[in-house]
Amino acid sequence: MSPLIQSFVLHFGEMGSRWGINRTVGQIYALLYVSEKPLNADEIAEELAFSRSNVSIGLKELQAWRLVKLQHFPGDRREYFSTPEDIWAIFRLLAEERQKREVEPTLTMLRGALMESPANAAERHAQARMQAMYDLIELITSWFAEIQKLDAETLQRLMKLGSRVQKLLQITQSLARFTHRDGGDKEAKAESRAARPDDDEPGTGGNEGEAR
Amino acid sequence: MSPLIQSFVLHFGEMGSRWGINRTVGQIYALLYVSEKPLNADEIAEELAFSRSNVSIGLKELQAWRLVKLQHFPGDRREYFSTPEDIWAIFRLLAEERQKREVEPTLTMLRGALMESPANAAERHAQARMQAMYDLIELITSWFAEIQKLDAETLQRLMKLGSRVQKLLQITQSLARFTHRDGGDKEAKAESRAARPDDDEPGTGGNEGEAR
DNA sequence: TCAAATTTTCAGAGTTTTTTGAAATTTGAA
DNA sequence: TTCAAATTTCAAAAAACTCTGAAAATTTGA
Repeated sequence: MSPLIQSFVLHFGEMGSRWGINRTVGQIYALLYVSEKPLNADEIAEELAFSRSNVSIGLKELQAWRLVKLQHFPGDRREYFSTPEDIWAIFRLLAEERQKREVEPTLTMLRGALMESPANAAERHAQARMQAMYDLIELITSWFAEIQKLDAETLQRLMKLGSRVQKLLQITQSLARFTHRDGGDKEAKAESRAARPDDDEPGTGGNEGEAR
Repeated sequence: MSPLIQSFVLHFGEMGSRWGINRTVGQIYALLYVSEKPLNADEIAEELAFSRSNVSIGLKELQAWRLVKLQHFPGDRREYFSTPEDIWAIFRLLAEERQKREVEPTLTMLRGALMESPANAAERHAQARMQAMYDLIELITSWFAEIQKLDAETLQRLMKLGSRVQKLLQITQSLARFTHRDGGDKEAKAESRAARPDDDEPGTGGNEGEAR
């Protein structure tokens, strides 16, 4: 393998470990990502000097993550693997899987904990903290899901806009205020409060957030 | 420890492993997060039934991530640890550290690989793929950095807006088009191209993106 | 149906990471 | 400066994870 590709592959092997993905899986994915054509398991094992069985397990894992596409060629019984060509599609896939595997279970656990009635001050405080975490995760992930719906072009434009989006928001706010006198201001206040759940006075009676 | 807090702590221990953070560190952080008051190392070791030395190592790691605050109480030599109260601040800290530890090194590796002149078709293709990845990471992280500059309230408003932001963008676009006839359209086209770098025709001569 | 090609499984060897207890070091007050 | 409290270091035990080779299972075409 050329040093160019090798350094890429090795880097993703290392990075994989930091992300709870093992080295083999990281390297296989990196190799497929830069490969010109789909590869079969033997080719991967050969290139990366891993045992055939290790590659088999790695590919299964990648399939479970929906990160590789499987295809066949006429007159060849072996399975060939490749990655999606559109890197946005890859990013989306990764985000969806992490949502399913990490975010959802966390939200479920938090919901469960928030259902309990607190037995003492410590539990009351813990629940307030959990509510803040729940709200943040909910906000970010549902926003992210919304954003995903946008077509690539709009998304691109939004990103290029960066923090200048603030100006845009100010415009709508003025517009809203103009249209129906007080509505805008009221809403802004309520949201600002939700954003920083820790300005709860401690000992006030915890778990004040909306029940879920 | 109450079952309520226990389930939270155990969950974060598990989740930690999936994120390349070890169980001890995950549990310590979770405990500090829900704790009413700062805790010292002995209290943590006691609550979580870890050895004192393990807690010491875990706390060092959390300090390296800037995720815990250290404080002292008068007349007590021990160090007490707590997490920031504002969960947005925690989120920001985490994002900054991951940027530094994972994103930056990846960008550096990619830049290095993109500097090389490709020796053959395979390398040319690999570089085109790496360029696409580089562009995506750059776009997302620089946008994220921009967004971070917004105050909590604006950010909140943006998130609540969700995909309705599209309408807002359409307004600015029409405005731009109105103000100086063709400018808006041209820009939109260029951006759309950058957004999906894989519509590069393969074999055209790779590495077409702007050199970095 | 068979048999060749291919993929998957799995026990166990190998490796890495985590955790511990004991010892060493650091710290702050007297 | 000394001393005891507090923290850190470190070698090694324990646990977790990775990887392999051999064998089993599956698939496909004749």
